[in-house]
Amino acid sequence: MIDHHLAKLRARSVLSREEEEAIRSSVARIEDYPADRIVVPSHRSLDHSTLLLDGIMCRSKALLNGERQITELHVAGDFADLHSFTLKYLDHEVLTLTRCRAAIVPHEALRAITERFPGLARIYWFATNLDAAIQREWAVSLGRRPARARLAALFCELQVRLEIVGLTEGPYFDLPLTQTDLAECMGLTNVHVNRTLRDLKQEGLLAFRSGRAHVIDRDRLRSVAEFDPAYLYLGREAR
Amino acid sequence: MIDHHLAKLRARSVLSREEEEAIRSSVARIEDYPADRIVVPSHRSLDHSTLLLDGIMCRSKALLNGERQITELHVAGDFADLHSFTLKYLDHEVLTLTRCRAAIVPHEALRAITERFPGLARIYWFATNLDAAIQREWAVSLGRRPARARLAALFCELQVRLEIVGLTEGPYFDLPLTQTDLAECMGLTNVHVNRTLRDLKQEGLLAFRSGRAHVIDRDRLRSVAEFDPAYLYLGREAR
DNA sequence: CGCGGGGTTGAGCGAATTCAACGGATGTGG
DNA sequence: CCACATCCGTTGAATTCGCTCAACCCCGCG
Repeated sequence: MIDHHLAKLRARSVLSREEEEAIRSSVARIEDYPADRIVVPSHRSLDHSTLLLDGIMCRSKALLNGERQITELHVAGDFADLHSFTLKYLDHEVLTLTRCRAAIVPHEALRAITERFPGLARIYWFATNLDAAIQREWAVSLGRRPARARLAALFCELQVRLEIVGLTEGPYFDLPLTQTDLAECMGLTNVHVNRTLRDLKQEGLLAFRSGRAHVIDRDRLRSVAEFDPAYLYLGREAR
Repeated sequence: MIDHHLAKLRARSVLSREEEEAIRSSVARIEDYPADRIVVPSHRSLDHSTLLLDGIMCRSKALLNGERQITELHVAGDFADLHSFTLKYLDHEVLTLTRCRAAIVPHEALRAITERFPGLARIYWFATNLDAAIQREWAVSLGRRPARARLAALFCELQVRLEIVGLTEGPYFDLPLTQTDLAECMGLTNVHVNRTLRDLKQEGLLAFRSGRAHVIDRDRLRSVAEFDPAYLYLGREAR
């Protein structure tokens, strides 16, 4: 059920038997959502967090002209809004980009397990800081990388994040997003994403078609993106 | 000494006498730094966090060609690297943009006070989530706002953040940054920042000269930026 | 007095956008 | 089963916002 989540935590921390059990028992219920559904509205008081089990969600902020910026993608195993535990309401929306299944974890349960297990408190605090690290790397893409490198960086990141939770098959992984979704992540237009993906394919770096990605040449793709996975905090990177 | 910090915390939470005392006693020492000094190197194991008392620091990530993206600015009262408490090392550098004074808080002291005072744990967890919220708003600027709105949003944010800690004088505040610093925050070139600031001044919105900002027309500046301070979590915004 | 950092301005360029059209796939209702 | 609508992807042409390159200014400072 929440195995993807446990895999994600175990990729960065040691988890005791009791802690694992506490996490399992904190799930109040399971929810299903269709694609393009707002899961967590912005500026609304919240009393639970949403642990994504299957599908892809995102955090997004809208502008008045209808454009929006996606600030992070969430895959199976991620809490989409763990930060609502301390923030009480969110400054952005959380919405589904595909059909999704999620576990609902009441803030009351989070409070209980983080007080009983200080180690879990640290682990979940860490998890929200990891989200922030991902957002920083996206800021680098948005602010300084040309379109090619932006998309390259995004696919490099997703490959690693999906690999951790066992959702890649070698260089292939499912990513059922539209080109417009990718554009809203990386601050581009869908038209330019289309052309840039064509270029990346022609160069033999990356193929993305009908919701499936193929990292053809990982080393060169990473080089284009200047991708360094240290920001994903998988351990052993501190010097 | 750390009054700016206490003011920042009190703008979002209630702080007991004992908690305040615990915070005060967690400071190990005070450090001074010249401008353009790396305070926290990236990818290096850390055992303390840095509470900025005076001056301006930033978080920045460098690219191979020498360009860099500043992902957040820090002012008096901010922890520049509180997230290092859980992350152990950072994916970015923290450096001074001006001369700075800072309080060094050992992670050991943070561990002690957050275990003794669960409320402080929540407050500091919140603080790192607030940093993430600021980074999200910057992502919106970087990805979707044109240069004018980017700079407008930045100055709107800084006015609020400085006001909280008592560092504004009405519509005026000191911001001893260069136009190149602003460019590195907002993903622009110093040349374009220069022209955009000129435009903002000519429109009677904002004047920025020799390290001092004057928000001439706050309402119109906020309107240009589509600035909504809710993301700064000053309370009473949840609906 | 020369030097360097920061600011300012102009000219030309280029990456990405806008606008528009079209194709393929999918779904739906008559 | 076909007509039609919709969504997503694709491509071309024209445009534009911001960049690059370069020159010059001002001012504080050694």
